[in-house]
Amino acid sequence: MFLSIYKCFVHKKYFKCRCGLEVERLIRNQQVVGSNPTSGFLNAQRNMKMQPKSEAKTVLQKVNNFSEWYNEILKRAEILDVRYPVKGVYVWYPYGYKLRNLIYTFLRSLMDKEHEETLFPLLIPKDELMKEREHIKGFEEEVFWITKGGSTELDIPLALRPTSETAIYPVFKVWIRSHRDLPLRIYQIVNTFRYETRHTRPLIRLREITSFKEAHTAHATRADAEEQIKKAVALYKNFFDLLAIPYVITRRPNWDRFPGAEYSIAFDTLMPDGKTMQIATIHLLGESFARTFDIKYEDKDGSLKFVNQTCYGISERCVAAVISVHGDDHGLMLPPEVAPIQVVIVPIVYSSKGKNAKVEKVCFTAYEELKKAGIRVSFDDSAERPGAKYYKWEMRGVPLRIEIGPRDIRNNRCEFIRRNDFSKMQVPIGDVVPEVKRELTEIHARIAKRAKEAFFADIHKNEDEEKLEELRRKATHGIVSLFLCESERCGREIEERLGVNVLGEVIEEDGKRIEKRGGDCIICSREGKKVYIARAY
RNA sequence: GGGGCAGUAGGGUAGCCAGGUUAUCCUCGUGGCUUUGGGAGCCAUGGACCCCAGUUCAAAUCUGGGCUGCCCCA
Repeated sequence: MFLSIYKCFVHKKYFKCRCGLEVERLIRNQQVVGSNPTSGFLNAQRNMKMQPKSEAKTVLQKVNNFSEWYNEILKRAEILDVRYPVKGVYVWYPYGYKLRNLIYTFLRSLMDKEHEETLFPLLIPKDELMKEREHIKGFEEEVFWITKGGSTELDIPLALRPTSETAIYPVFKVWIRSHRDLPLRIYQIVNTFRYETRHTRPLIRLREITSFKEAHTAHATRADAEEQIKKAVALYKNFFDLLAIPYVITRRPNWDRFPGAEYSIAFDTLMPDGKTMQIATIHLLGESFARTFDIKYEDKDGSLKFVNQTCYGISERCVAAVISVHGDDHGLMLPPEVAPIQVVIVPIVYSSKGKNAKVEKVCFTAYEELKKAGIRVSFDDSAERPGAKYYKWEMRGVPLRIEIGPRDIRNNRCEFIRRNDFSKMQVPIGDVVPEVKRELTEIHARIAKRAKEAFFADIHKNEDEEKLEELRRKATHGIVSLFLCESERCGREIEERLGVNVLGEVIEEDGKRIEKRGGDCIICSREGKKVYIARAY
């Protein structure tokens, strides 16, 4: 067969031609091209025309675009590098890790008031992990196993901790002998592993949770353990208030509690797509683990008793929450307390020599004073132009920017720009330190206020027993409260009919105790309790 | 758990259906000159077809498997 080569003016490519048939095909393709938006031709056109000058120059829409926004922010603000070639595990960039550490430093300072930090091993022998039946049932499909050392099969397979109860409690058995050893309150911040089969998401659903803060306590009596639960709730409220993350607190339904716990309490926040995300859990373990691991103490009267236990945890989802709840189209918006850089100074310099030195000197003086005052400040004297710097530091969520240029120097002042609302103000050079401190406090308050208002606008009370369809609509973007009995059947039914999750029984509303706790179950009309429902991560 | 789509320089993409040229464009990196109150310009230069098999004279392109990622539904 004779083959000749034609260049297609559309595809700019050479094609074989068999007896002229190929030419027909090309003509046909031109027609098809016009009607097919996914064709290469149109893509090529779009690529040339609509390609923004720089992807990094576009602001990023957050509303109705959360998934993409979230992934882009993690990359552009240098929080996580998602390119590590193992599913569900990621690399913290230096900037992201600084943010993570500031958040956890605060968490640590809260914990240290009444807990002692420890570190237990990553590896858990199979027989210990399997001891508590209910507990392991909740995890067994998610455990990573080490079965070999080199080429030698291990006698006892070792689990990578999915959580540390079974690593810690055998040691509690040894540590605890007398009532004088109680209460015992420890915590650790460690990585844990879960073989997630569902889609993994950076910081949200991970195979390696890198920053699991887990606390474990043992008490003489049940009342003491319940008291500890209250303290833990207060501690976590304190923590999320500092991050300006709004939350609801619920007691999880019985069928959804931590495996091995008597009951579980959880904090949930709302993500921008209207789904809730669990950001903290608190569990009353009672005596169940104590019986399994034989953790007993000798009471004052000489009798041997099982301890009562609690455990509670927070993971790097708290970082995800800070990013998601506060961020906007310009990038991160960090609460000043946890911002790796609280203030950035951008010099406005001209090449018309002479003025540069003056501007830089004033900038540097301000930088030194702020640093001395304990502010995390950065002086960006890089070669970029000022505008480029603004966008860069906005993306990274720096709460306050100070601009100093020749104009300001003439007037002996500088300019403050808030990250949260881009508002500007003039400040005398001499007042920089006190003004920065005042502004940072103010910025925190405003960020918190905005987050709280948005959050509570999406919580819908259903006191009037609306139609299910109406509830379904509300629950697709937000949290709905309604009355539900405690049976799993009714819970599952409402979940199925509305396409939601039952978060659990409402413990408090707007930070206050709720007035009306009871009502008729929306499914079976028996006595029910007020619960929150929502679509959940 | 079910379904769909994708993997081409550091990032984003075109090319793939219909195998064959020196793999396109933007961004980015490096060196240089000029710039600087909201993402600067010019010149030079650097960098890629996910992995393993198969089909073929020839594979980024076709087939199978793997790995990785994204979206939708439950």
